[in-house]
Amino acid sequence: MSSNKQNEIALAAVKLFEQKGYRATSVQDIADAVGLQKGSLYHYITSKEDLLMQIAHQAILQFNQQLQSILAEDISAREKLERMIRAHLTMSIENLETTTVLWREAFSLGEGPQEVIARMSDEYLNLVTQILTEGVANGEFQVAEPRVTALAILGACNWVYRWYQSNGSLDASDISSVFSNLFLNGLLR
Amino acid sequence: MSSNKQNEIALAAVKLFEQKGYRATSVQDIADAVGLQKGSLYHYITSKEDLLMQIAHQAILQFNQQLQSILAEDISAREKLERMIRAHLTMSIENLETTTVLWREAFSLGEGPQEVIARMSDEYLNLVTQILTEGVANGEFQVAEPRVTALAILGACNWVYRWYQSNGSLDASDISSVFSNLFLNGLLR
Amino acid sequence: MSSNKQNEIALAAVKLFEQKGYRATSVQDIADAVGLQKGSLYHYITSKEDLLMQIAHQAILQFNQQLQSILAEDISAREKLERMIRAHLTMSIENLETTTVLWREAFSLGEGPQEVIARMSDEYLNLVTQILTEGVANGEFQVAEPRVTALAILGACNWVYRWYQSNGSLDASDISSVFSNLFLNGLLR
Amino acid sequence: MSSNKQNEIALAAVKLFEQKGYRATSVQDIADAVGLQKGSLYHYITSKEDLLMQIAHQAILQFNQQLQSILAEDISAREKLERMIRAHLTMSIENLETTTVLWREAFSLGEGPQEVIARMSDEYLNLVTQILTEGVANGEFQVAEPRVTALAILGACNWVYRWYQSNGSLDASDISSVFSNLFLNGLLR
DNA sequence: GATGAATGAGTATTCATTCAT
DNA sequence: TATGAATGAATACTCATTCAT
Repeated sequence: MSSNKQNEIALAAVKLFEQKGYRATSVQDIADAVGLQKGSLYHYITSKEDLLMQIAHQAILQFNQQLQSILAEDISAREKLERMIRAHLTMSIENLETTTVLWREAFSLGEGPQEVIARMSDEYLNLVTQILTEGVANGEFQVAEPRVTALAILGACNWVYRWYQSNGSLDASDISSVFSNLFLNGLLR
Repeated sequence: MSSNKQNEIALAAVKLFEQKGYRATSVQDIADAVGLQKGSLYHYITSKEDLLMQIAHQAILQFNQQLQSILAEDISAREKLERMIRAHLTMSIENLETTTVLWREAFSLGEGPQEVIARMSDEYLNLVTQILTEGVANGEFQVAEPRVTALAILGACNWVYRWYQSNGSLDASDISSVFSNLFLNGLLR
Repeated sequence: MSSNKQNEIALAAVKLFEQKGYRATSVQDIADAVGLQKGSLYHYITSKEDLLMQIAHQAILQFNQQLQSILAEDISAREKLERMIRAHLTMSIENLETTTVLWREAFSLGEGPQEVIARMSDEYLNLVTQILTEGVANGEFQVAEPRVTALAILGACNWVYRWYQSNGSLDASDISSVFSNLFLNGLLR
Repeated sequence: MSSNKQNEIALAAVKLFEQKGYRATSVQDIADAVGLQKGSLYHYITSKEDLLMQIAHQAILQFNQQLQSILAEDISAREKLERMIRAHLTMSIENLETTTVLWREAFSLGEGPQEVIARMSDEYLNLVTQILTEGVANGEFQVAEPRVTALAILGACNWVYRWYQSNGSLDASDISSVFSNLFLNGLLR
């Protein structure tokens, strides 16, 4: 099956896109990384852009699926939010390269593909917003602007790819606790 | 004076970099935008990369200066944080193109310049962290991990360039209030 | 085999470099000469400079190898010098374009490559000097300054690319005889 | 008078042409060297090429004039040759930069100017040849091919710009003696 | 005399993609 | 499936020269 090679290519591409950026990565670079000739690569990929799209799409899809399964659970809004934050940060950090490519490089996609990613990101935002409105509805939360609040939470979580270092002292779980505490209780004593 | 033309060029570059991205913007595009021949542009700029650097550097500098003057004020930590958030969001939104270029395109800079920007961003992070530790010291705040908490706040604020739309219902001031409330009081009722 | 095309390119380059000079020859010129697109050329060459280097290096290498095999022979110093002059002039004239490029254009190389050529030319000079000192040692020659004398002989021989015309009345062999007679016997009756 | 500035420019150009080569020297480089703006330079020069032509022309002219005055003297052919060699080498070494530009860079001139230089060089060659035929006529020399022999002598002398180093142990006078001895007496004991 | 803005043609090199073998 | 030759458009940047002020 070619799926093996295809996967190998995608992995190599993610690593290169993360390191050098999508534009600065040449098809030659990817071919070198998997030990193929540039021409041979095109047996497995449609185009360099499509390769990026596959990576980004797969990434945002996993985020969405993960969050959907959390929303389906029968737990309090507070617990949903905590799990969302933990799951989001864990996935971001465990797949740091992919996440970096998703948030940093998807802008290099053409209009069409870019919009697909944007729509899925929006969907994700809606799910987070839903947790907040749920919490408001059942009296757990006080939120004046659920959508903007969701954007604040997401911004904080998504910014992680820019500063997280695997050699740092805090792991995904630690960071999740700090974030949850901040968003649930605030800074004020 | 050449400062006029130079400014015109920088403004055109910011606009183009924001719209198409740095890599996808050609020197020709910039020349066209200011009505000069490609070659003539080089009377005013050193290189395309340097142009980006000037833009990014100027942007992060303004953020830093603004925050420094807030820190110098004789007000509570809480008030400092509120002002920081308001100033940050206001500047981000009033100069949305520049801010977008700063956070999205600086990665395209070469190692040296990129590090300069990174160092200045770090400085900004330190200032925010300082507000938090100050608040902890005088009993205003409860913060377990000031640096990570600062990164959360900054992430939320910096993510704004990705979703803010000038035709939206909320302006910088509205968003600042939402953010401040979230970070100070948390979601829990 | 690509060696064919590569050779064709080198030959075309030599001809063009000789006619117009290295700087005045564009990559486009070379591409046109071999019937390729400018971009296609880069399958075969690393850079225009590298192409020049290959040509110059190959040329000086052949000079050196030729002289080394003469020095290895068990003949008198006088005969070595005569053979050296004959071999040098013959090679210069039979490969006049290459020799011209070697002596006239190698200066356009960057520091590193230029030094490589310089070192090999020096080696050649040393070999000629060796013939002279050998002749002095066994009483054949009288030479006060072997190195400067070698430089005089080499200068005379290398200057040939500047005046030799294939339609002239003298061939390489004739010129060799004249040179040998001059250097061995001098002008004085 | 502008002749001052004009001279300053020519001197700066010679130095730069010698160091970097004519093609690699920009008009900007020359302007910088004399503390003028690029545009201002054109009050003093016609074109970059003309500047090179002036330098080369002046140089070859001096060689010719010098040799002509030697030929006019009432001395033996042998002495004429010795003086020619001494004068040629002295001028070459005392004006090493100019001489280098003459022999190395004149090829970059356009067809017309290049031919002017070539014709003057030819004239020089003729004068040297004349010394030889004179020496043959009065029984001082034995020369089968005066023109080729003259080319050998000139080649040896002109090659000097390629190897002479001012920090070497031999000065122009020393080298002249070695050359004269070689050409007059030959190597053979 | 001096400036510096403007030109416009020119340069080497890169690169994603195609396709015959 | 794999190759590698070929494309052709694109790219940032340079430079000698002109000219209005």
